Amino acid sequence: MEIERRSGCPINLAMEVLGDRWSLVIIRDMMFGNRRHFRDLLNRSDEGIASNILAARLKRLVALGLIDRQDDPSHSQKAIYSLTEVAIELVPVVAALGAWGRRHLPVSEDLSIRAELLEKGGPPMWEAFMEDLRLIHVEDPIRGANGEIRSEVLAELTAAFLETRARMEAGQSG
Amino acid sequence: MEIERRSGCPINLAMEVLGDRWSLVIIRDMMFGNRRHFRDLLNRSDEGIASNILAARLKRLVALGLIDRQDDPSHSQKAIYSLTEVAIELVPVVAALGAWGRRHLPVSEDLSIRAELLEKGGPPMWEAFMEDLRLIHVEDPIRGANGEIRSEVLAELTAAFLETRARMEAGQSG
DNA sequence: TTCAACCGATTGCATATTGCAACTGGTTGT
DNA sequence: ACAACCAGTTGCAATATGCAATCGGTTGAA
Repeated sequence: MEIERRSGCPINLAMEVLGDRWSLVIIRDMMFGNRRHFRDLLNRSDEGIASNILAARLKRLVALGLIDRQDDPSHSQKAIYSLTEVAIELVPVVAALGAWGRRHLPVSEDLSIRAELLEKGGPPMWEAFMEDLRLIHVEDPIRGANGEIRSEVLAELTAAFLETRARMEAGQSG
Repeated sequence: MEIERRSGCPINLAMEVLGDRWSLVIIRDMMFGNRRHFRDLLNRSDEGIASNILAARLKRLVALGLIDRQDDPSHSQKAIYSLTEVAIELVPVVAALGAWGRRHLPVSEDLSIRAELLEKGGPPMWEAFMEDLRLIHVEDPIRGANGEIRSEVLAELTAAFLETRARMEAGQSG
């Protein structure tokens, strides 16, 4: 797949690759939720992506080199999707965009706690996160997809998210 | 104008606001090229935006609070578009996205020199740039639109861009 | 006073993308 | 045998985009 290349400006080219409503949302789910299968991305999507759009986006992101697709050896019909180095290096972009969104858009507390931690952690945390993502997605995608590779950063982010959500639910009912 | 709010996730909400092929490109032109009039954005666009799309995007960005529109006192038909604080705080996002694009996409040298300098300058340079943008867009948008307010950062970025382009043209013909 | 250049858009029309719901052919575990 | 699950695909309506021509008005110079 080729992009249109309306100009050689990096911002323009980035928007030609990521400038739609879904691509970065899918990458976010793979990155922070470790969603690695089609059905996982489809059914556990907070935003309710449609299956045809998910299929089209995955195909496009594979063609553009942001995502790899391989067969899952545990099930002849399953495919494992993994972030490539190109997509892993979007971590600083996602961190900056999350910080901006958290400040200026109507976010919910549970879904924005990870953005808050990522902003506070700064570049050292981003680097550590990217290093973990390389282990989980590039070096051993199969064990990574199975949740068998431990990431300190991911564990911290996920724990904070679950705690916040639990606290919100407790507050709502009590 | 309201966004759809498919979820309260900051990344999702950011993509609902900026997730199209043109919005961030327009903001980039206002930010780095100080393009403040409709015709200016239309005719000096490297990517060749269509007039109806530009009109629709400007209207939408005004409604979302990323851009202000005011009459130009020097010409009864002219309008001045200015970045608001919300859009000015996209500078770190643009810097991160530019750095990523420069590394992984087929950029041209002249159009990516500013992304390179912005990456090297890091957060201190971004803060200085944002401070200048506040003077040019928020505090005195009319003199700002006329190029009467000096920005050290913008001058440095623009000089580097022009030098690179001049060098490329010289190399091409000689 | 005429007139060309310029002002921010709008219109009409063809094509491309998106969203929704139902469905496909096949695999797996019970 | 069979229900649940697998990665998608199909048909169709609604929306968004792209292109070219055009709008009514303003400005500055001859």
